[in-house]
Amino acid sequence: MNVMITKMKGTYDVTDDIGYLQTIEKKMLTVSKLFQYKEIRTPHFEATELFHRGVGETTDIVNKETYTFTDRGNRQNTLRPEGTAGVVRAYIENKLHADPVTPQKYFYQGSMFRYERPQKGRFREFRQFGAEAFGASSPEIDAEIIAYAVTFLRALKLNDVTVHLNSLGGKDSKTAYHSALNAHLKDDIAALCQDCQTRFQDNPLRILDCKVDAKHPLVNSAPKPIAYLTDEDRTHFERVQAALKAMQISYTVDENLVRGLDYYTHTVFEIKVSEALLGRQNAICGGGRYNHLVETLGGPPTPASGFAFGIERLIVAMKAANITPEPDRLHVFFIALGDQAKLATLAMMQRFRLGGITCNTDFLDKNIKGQFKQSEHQHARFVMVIGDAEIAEKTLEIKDQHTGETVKASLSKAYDTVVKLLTKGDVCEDCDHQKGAA
RNA sequence: GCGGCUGUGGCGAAGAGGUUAACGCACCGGAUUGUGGCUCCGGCACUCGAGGGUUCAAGUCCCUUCAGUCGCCCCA
Repeated sequence: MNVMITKMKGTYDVTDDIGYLQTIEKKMLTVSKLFQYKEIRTPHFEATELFHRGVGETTDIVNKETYTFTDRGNRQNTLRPEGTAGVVRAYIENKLHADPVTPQKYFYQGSMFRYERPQKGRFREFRQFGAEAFGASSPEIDAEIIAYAVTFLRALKLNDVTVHLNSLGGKDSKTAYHSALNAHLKDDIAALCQDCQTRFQDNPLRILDCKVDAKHPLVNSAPKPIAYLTDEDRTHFERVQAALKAMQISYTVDENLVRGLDYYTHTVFEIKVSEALLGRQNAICGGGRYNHLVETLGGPPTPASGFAFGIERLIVAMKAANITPEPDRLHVFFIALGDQAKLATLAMMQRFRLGGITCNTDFLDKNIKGQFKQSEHQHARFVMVIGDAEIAEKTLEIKDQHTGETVKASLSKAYDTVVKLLTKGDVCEDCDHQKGAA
């Protein structure tokens, strides 16, 4: 045998877990429709410059986690590390701001790439489900974004979640806050951990949610962004909360919540599941308002708000919460004995399949025992044996593997009989089978 | 980028220098050429993540490397 080539570090093949992904995608589509967000698909790679300008030069994501390469035409490409920058680019490039429908609401789903050390719920190629609403500065759209995210989780039956909410304010509030924070920290910054000293230079906001210094008096006594909101920004934040209350979306204000990406303004939020479910990487969704990004990337001044879910973390959380996807059901397994019977079986299966009944048979010329074993492996609800005798008598037995009962039927009535048995039972509730389909 | 733990068949897992690498589950074949699921019999790792070293002898010791996992940084 030749030497096996294995998957790249931090990637994974979806095999047994495909049901989780399909369930998530299904709920994503139905909830997005309810909230009237349209799907948008953008490229997996973009000009490197897009992420430098969009996500921020100083962020770790851009600094040390991007997959960047020069193509044969000497262009600088980067595999997208997040979804917003690309969607914003597409929004501008396709002049979607000129569309009469306002605000423009989109969701996206797909792989993102970050070069980092894999751990629980974190991969180098990972998937996100995200949404963006362009062109509305109202607090109500922030609240809708949060409601959308929460409704999606509810559809997945993931209820043990907490919405953490905070506001950073607009430009004026942020400037005022930054100087206050700087003044508070600058004399005693040496008392904090090494990371915080670095953060003080790059991104002082992050000192607020440092885990090492969380209980340090200097951090605890640090001013909070909320205290520096202008009246207008404070009103915005209050209206977000009023809207959430009106929709009965529970949340907690977390004054220390800041976000890692540079572009956020005003409302920021994270949705976390309990650490018991996910470990330390327990944020499954992050988002907020970004009022200047569209402009930064060359579009017209456009307020926007959005969120992003980490699909892998969602799956880990679902498993931990004992949420299982709908099984893929096999209705009938045909056991064919002999060449003539095989042809008859193929004919029957085609009839059944066109009628919406899932079925399968043996393709390896196994003996009857082997075929019965396959029917078990495939969890078939019904087993039918077709051999010379059945063909001669034009009758067969339909064996219900759940109950062990057998029903006799003529070959020509077998389909109707199975449909009758299925629709009175519970098997078909999740396979979309309808009587007389196709 | 940094740290802890781990790496034996499809899966779980013995083995801690000495001939042919336990065992369980799963799987395959047969007893049983038309009805399986029980039982019995048989099969299933030229090889212990990879490479190198020590030794008469290495799955077992040493080094390197790769991968997985958990955590840090950061993020979803």
